[in-house]
Amino acid sequence: MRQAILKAAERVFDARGYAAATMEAIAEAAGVSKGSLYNYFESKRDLFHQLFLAAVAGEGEELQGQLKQGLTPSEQVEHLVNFWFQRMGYYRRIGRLFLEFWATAARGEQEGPLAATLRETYARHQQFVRDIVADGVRRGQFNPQTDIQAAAALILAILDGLMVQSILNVGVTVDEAILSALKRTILAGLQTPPGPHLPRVPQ
Amino acid sequence: MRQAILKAAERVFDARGYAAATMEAIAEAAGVSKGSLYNYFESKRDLFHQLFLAAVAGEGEELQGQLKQGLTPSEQVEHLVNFWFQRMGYYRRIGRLFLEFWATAARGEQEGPLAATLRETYARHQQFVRDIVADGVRRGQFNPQTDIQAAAALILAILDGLMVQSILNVGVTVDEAILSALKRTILAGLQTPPGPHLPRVPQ
Amino acid sequence: MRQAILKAAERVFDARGYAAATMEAIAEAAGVSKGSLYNYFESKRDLFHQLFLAAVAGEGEELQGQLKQGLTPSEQVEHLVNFWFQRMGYYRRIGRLFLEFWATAARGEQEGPLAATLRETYARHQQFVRDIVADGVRRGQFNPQTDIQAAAALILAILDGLMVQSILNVGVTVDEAILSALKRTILAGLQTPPGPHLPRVPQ
Amino acid sequence: MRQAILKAAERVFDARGYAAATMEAIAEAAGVSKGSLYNYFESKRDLFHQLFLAAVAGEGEELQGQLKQGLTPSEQVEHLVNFWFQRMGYYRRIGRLFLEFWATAARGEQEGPLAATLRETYARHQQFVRDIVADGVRRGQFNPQTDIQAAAALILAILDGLMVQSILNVGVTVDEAILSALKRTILAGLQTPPGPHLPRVPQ
DNA sequence: GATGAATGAGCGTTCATTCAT
DNA sequence: TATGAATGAACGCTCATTCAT
Repeated sequence: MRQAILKAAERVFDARGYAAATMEAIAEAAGVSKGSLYNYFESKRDLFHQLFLAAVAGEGEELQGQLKQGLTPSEQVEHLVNFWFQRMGYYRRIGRLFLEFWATAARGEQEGPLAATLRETYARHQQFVRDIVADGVRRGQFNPQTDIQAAAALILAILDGLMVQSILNVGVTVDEAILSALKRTILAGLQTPPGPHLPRVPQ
Repeated sequence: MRQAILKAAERVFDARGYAAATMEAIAEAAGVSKGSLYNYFESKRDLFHQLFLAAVAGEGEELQGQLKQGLTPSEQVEHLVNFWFQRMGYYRRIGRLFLEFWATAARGEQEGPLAATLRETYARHQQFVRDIVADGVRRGQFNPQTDIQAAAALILAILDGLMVQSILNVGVTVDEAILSALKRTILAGLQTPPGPHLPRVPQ
Repeated sequence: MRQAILKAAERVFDARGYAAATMEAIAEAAGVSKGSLYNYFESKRDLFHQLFLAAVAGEGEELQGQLKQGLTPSEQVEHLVNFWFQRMGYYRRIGRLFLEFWATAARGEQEGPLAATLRETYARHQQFVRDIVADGVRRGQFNPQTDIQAAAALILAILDGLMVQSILNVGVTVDEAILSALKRTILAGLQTPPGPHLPRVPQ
Repeated sequence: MRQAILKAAERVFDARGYAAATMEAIAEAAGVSKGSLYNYFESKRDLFHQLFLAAVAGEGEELQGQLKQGLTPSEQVEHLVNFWFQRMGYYRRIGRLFLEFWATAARGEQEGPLAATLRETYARHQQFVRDIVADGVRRGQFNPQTDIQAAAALILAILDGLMVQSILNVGVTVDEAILSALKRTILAGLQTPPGPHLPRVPQ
């Protein structure tokens, strides 16, 4: 029943937004009584939080599993992007919800566990990408002067940005063309020497 | 007085979020009565919408003004990034509000004019970046096989992603190091031939 | 098990008050399930009622037993007071509950059996005191013109009033000093001729 | 309007008790909307508290005014009793409410301002009675060995007890007979030497 | 235009009670 | 008999909006 409620909550929250979603609507969507909601979740906010937790649960393991398989760093980057792309379909479904979650969490510590969960999730993602970049640098495949922290932040920023565009449905479809440009851009960034970053192309 | 209300609304909305912000709090912050709000804005939602409109108004002109000054495409990209960086301070202040706005707007057509405003704004940004990229390609500075649409989307995605990271305060500070990596990455992506995008670095 | 529930209910009702006490808290305190409560008591109200019944049960017999032992009326009054004093410790524990019970019962007939139980209990107390006073008058120890009904009401009023003060914790500790003044006052009232009730003390 | 709400609240609270009284019922009884209640009172509890405050307001002054008029201590006691008797009619109306208030307040400090208000009110009453008794002792009209604190507590206990009986409607009507016995008893208690408190009446 | 008292629909949450197991 | 998940009616409270002044 907990699962049924989570499913229903995902639909209702996503369709209406956190504030506009009512516990009654969620209960109705789940086919249970309003009171039953509180047998499984402490409050509306808790339900929202659990929803996020369920969504990111396993994501880390899934990521780890996919990548640590004797790939070269460049291939790992490619896999990372592919993985993200593949999740995009799912994120498109609940992405608005995440956006709202973020906006809520960004409200600061006063929001309690939500903000913490967000930061933990983000930190895990960052660590993951940092590992890939550091590996590439160590193995001499990426530019040795790469600022690992900055590079990881940038890569995540690109991926997040694309997800946001996709979610917001602002006219951008994340297709193969973009994916390809994305991979090339990331790798170019990692492999290009930081030197004079405007290499003159013969005009 | 309209201005005073908008200023106050910006503060209150940002501090509490759309749903938690009350018309009373806004009225109090603006130093007017609750009833007066309705002499200038039709509803809470309208006030929110006008706020967004005011925030993005002039942004386009500002952007245009800064860039069309005989710069090379590469320099234009640099300027674009600098401009974004510079706005980041402002966005950090009202960014959460934008995030919430987006989440709301993403709810679709039912939200009425907000979604339309968001899409228009985004389209303008995209057009602007496309122009720069197209110019670079035309002038032979960027790779001639560049998918202009994809490249523009990617660049905006990076910028948006960084803004989101900055807003969410997830541990990333957008500093000179990131800025530098950002410029190099974008330009590298625009200048690297799409060919075999995994040039072997001698190991 | 019924006993365990009553014990637990006494604690919970007293600690939180009737309305704030929940069946769940009582069940937990009793170490049984919520549903089991309803195997022994029809409803929350019934449980409350049975609790009161159990508290006053035997009180009458106890009182009777203590007093009918060839004491003089004055001694009987003393014993009555002592008995009350001695019960005060117990009443302090569940007194708030009684107060609430009274307030509820005083709501009138709509409350059903509670009001009846209260009145019966009170009538028994009154009868008991009346017997003592009547005995004292008959035996010539108390003023022959004593209004027995009024005297009994007065004595009970004093005892109840002290209990209320004690329960309410208004800064009065019912100690030996008060007890002594209490006995003297009651007896003085019973023994003083009703005549000019302002005997001039030489000034 | 505040007054209308207080009036209505007095009726509804008294008729149903604190917990069973609903804000909706109070609003309806006052002929206003539910929301309006909250323009004048912060919460249901606050409304209840203000009701008590309004009831005891002026009581102290009224008492003072009535008594400090060159009366002898005995006459002052008589006046005190008469004053109480006279208020009884009013108390009978809202007495159940007071009882409930007390029961609630007795729940302790957690109840916040209610408990404090009760204690303050009680302390004022006690001080008032103590003054009368002390005055009587000083002027030699009452027994010089009187324990003033105990005597005052006792007098208040009697008055409170009678009020409770009256409120609870337990079959006692506080009439002239009781009033007379009451005055005689109190004065007898104050004037009788504490010595052997069982003076033998010739049998 | 400016006010703010009044409104009332609506929400999150509680909890006594039921009943299938 | 014992359980505890499920129920659903009911409540306190909020707040966007209105409108008489």
